[in-house]
Amino acid sequence: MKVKLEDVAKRAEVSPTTVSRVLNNRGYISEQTRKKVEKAIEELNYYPNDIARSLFKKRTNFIGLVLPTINNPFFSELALYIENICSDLGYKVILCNSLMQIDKEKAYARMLIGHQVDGIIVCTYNRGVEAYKNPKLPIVAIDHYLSPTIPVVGSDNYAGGRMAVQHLIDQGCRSIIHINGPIELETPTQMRRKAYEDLIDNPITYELINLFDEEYTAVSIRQILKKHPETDGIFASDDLIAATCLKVANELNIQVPDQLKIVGYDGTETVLRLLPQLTTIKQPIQEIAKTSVSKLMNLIENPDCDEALETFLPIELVINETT
Amino acid sequence: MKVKLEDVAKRAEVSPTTVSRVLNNRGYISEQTRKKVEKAIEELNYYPNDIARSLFKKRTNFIGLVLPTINNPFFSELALYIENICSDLGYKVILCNSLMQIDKEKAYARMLIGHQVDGIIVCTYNRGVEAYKNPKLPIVAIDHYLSPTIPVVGSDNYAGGRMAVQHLIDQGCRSIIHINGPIELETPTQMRRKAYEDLIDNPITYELINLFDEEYTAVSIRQILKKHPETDGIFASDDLIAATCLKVANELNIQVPDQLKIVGYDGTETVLRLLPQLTTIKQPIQEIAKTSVSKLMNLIENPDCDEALETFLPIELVINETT
DNA sequence: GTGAAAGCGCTAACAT
DNA sequence: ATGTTAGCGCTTTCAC
Repeated sequence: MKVKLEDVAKRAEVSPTTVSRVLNNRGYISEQTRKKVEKAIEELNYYPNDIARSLFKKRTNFIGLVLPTINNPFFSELALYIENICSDLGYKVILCNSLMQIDKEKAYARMLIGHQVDGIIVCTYNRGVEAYKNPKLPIVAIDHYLSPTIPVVGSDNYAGGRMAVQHLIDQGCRSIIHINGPIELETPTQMRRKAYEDLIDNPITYELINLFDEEYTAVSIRQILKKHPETDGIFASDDLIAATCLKVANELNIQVPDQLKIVGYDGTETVLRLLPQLTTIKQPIQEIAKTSVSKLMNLIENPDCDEALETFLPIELVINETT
Repeated sequence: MKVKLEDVAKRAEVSPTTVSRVLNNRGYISEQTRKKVEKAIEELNYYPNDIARSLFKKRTNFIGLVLPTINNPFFSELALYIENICSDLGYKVILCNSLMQIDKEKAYARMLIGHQVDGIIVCTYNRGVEAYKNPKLPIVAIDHYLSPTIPVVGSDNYAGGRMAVQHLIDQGCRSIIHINGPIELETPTQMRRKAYEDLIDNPITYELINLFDEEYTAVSIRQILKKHPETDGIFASDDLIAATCLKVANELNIQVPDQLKIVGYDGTETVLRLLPQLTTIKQPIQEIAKTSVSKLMNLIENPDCDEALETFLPIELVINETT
């Protein structure tokens, strides 16, 4: 059997309450009693049971982190920062990879609620998860709209889009195309597309239905480049798409940046390390993490506080050899 | 207040026991009663409280996943698979980024034990975390030795190292150097180094003290290449190091693969997508995840079962343009 | 086939 | 400054 508070109490010859007091630094305890209790804890190698504590306190110090897949440089960098900040604040993070499947996401939502998480940070694109509609549950979304009352945090997608496209124009591109994810997703990242379309006279935007399948992405880009041989600039809505553009251009013997210039979006550490040639719009991932967590904590501490519904953080153009 | 089992019972006009029976499909319930209860659950939008359940059952269905940083293609791919498999088995994953700091890791261990996790998968390099010594707690390690009794899962590092070096030799390299992490880490990945040293007459092995600092890595590699201008082959112990080698070679106008050939290790999806030129040893990450989880589940179900202490899964050479 | 009652390990009134 | 007691929400013997 695991050693429990009662065992510590017996060994220290005090009541369970006293042990609890020592554990939580609450109320008055004489120095002597505290010593005795600490000694017993040490000797018995006692670890307080957080499950019992949570049951009583109705607070678990758990938060759920729901994302499409952690195996993606943007989400893994985000997750690192989020987890780190939470850990410093005494919160634990439950990782959920929805794989863009609505059923999985619903199951995760049920699980998180059942486990009494104190809040959820959601970075997925699935709408229609009823559980998120529960107004009692603190939720913050990153880069997409879940419901009218859930705060959204992200980068300034419109400014980022403009910056990317303007840079291509400044570099002399005349035929710029844009490659993005599914247009029906209700995410502020659609503003990247909007910026492109606002800046270009005859916009040519392509949608990749499945953002996480590289082979499909490569095939699509090959077709696009063959259909539009005049293309001399691509604004890709994320760095992975940009990387595939670069790869396909290499295969087709299109010289980058001489014949074709490419700008991506995200600017994660991983991408900048593996593909240092890539020009991209760098998101303030650490700031996004900080802001999301602090909003969530606010919502948890103060359920009916008014958090700003949308927060867009500044981006930065990182110029490298693909432009 | 949250709706609880008792509320459901009242509404369905049955006892709490009966509701519990319906919830858990245990014992005999008449079809009619079940219907009533299910209706009440539906109407009240009831979610069973897993915390209370766990307290009673002494099983939380939580596992801890401790890694240096999720913001790394190898660990994020591993984490994706591990989380997915666990989720299918009804287990939830608590993410812990130790950042290679022993204090953080100790704090995580305490936290995980306090939270009554059913088991832990550890992929970090820190020894001396006392909490892991608790023989009652099921633990599986990936790619390093934690204690004599904790099973280790990884790729066949020796075979992988041989394959990488032999490939360089076959491609005509005469001056092959090896770049690896700190030599004092007690991990089976040291076998990559051993394979290199077994195959090469005058081995030149460099240690990078901090594997997660790119700037330091780049500076070190620059020095190494300047000191050994005759180098025509590099076996890097992971793909991120290999990527930095490639970058530095580009800066120094060393032609890859003509003047210098590079082989990495890991072969993650992310690296192969962002840096498709890289020749590398591909680890069976999904198999590593499956094996680790299944060993852990075994240990959980059957605390004194004899799991094989070391499992090394087969690797594969992926030849691309850097060799 | 269903219910009453005890208890999982902890905390917080309330008493002393 | 310390102890007694009830109860967090659930499950499970043990009755009926």
